[in-house]
Amino acid sequence: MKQAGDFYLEAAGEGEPWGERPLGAPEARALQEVLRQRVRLTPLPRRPRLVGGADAVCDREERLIFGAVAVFTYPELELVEEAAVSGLCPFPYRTGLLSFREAPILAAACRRLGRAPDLLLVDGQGVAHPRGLGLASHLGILLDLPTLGVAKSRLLGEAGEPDAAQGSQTALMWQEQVVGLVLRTRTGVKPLYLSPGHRCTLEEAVDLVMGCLKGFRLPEPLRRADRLSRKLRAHCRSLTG
DNA sequence: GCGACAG
DNA sequence: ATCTTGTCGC
Repeated sequence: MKQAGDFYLEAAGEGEPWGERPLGAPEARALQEVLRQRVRLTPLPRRPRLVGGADAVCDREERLIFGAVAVFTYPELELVEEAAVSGLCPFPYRTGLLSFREAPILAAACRRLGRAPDLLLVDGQGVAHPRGLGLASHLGILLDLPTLGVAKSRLLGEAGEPDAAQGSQTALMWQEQVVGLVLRTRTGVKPLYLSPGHRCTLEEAVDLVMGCLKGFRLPEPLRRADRLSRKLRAHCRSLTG
């Protein structure tokens, strides 16, 4: 059994969940339209005991990508385990197509976990996406895991500015629908953009994210995953040059 | 054509 | 996302 703090190097550039052939942007968008049919915004069966966070970073040349996941107990917020993997970057960044770049490496990292979390926070949008399939939703479908999108900025939609106080929130509207919410996780800092990914609802999102805070703007599972992915990138840099 | 645009 | 200097606040 791996211990918290360990991380792993592993080639994860092959076997993207959408197939062997490299996808073009039009094909990727078409695939999103198909996969969106599988998104289910149902409540969590119970209060989660394990909450994970998933984040990915690329190297400067956009050749490699590093994905990490960190799992904490909830609501105690004690680190249970974490995993990180590296791979070839499978897709360029394109607005609305982020999941084709990051979902494979994040899925690979999650599969290294000894136990799946009850909820996974993902650094990106859930259904607040042009085709209803942001990174959190796509990853949730791939892993069949409850996911919540926790983005640091807005992709689409309109929302009022939440009050400066911690916990203030406003609805994120798009096409006459509430697709997410804007949440002030710390007094006076830029708010986060939450939207359900898969097998979870917007209503439970606020309490869960607020319950994962430890005095910073980002919830702990995401902070930890961010740190770990960067740590793996630095490690791989030191091996190469 | 113009502006917007997760990471 | 990355690059990048100093700067402000705890």
